[in-house]
Amino acid sequence: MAEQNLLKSISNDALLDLTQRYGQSAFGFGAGHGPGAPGRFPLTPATDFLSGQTAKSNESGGEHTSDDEDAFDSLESRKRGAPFGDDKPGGPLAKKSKEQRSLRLSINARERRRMHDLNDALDGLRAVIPYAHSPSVRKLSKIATLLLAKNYILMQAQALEEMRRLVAYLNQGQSLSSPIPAALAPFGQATAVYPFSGSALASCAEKCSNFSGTPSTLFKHCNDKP
DNA sequence: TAGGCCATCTGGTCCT
DNA sequence: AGGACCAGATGGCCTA
Repeated sequence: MAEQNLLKSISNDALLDLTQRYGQSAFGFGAGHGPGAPGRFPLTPATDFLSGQTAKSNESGGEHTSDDEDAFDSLESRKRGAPFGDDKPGGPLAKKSKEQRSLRLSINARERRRMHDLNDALDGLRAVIPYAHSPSVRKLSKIATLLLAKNYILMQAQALEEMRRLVAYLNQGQSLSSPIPAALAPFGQATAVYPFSGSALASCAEKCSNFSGTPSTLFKHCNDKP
C-alpha cells in the first residue's frame, strides 16, 4: 500500500516547489560541462559518498550465502514475474549441464545484487536532492533523479562561485550600501538565479518550456499545453 | 490500450 | 578464471 502511495503522480505544487528550487540554471547551463572536466568540483563529500557506497556494496554482497541467494532469487523471480524461468523444466537453462546452470544462476544473482546496489545508490541520491519527498508524491524515475542531481550540483557550484565573488568584493572594502555591481546581480535579484520564484502567475507549461534540454517525459504531469 | 518505467535474464567484453 | 560492467531483450505493472 505504501508503494502505491509512492507511485501517485507528482502534483503541480510539487513541480512548483521543484522548479523554484532549481530554476533555469538548474536545467539549462549544462552545456560545456561534460564528463571531460575532471577536477572541476573537487568536493570531499563526494569522495566520502563513494567510499560509503563501496563499503555498502561489499556489505550487501556478503549478506547472503550463494544458497540463500538462489532461494531468494527464485522467490523474487516469481514475485516479479521474471520472463525467463531459470528454474523451470522447459526454461533455457534446462538443456544445459548442471555446472553451466549453476554458473548461470550465480551470474544472475550477482547481476541482480549489482542492480540492487545501484538502486540503493539512486535511493540515496533521491534522499538528498531537493524535491517533494511526501509519500503522496510519485518517486522520481531513475533518469529524472540523475538529471535533477546533475542540475542541482551545477546550481550549487554556481551559487558557490557567486558567493566567492561576493566575498572577494567585500574583501576589497566596498560597502554594501553602494549599488550592487552587475556581477553580483543574482544576489540582488533572486529571479536571476531562480526565474520562477517571482512568477506565481506563470503557467505550468511556461515553466516547463524553460527546461530546454530536459526530456519532455519528465513533465508528463503537466496538464497545461504550451 | 499505448507508452513509460522497471526488474530480470542473458551474452559479450574488459579487467584483475 | 572469476567478477564487474554493459547493452539488448522480455515481460509485468501502472497511468493517462
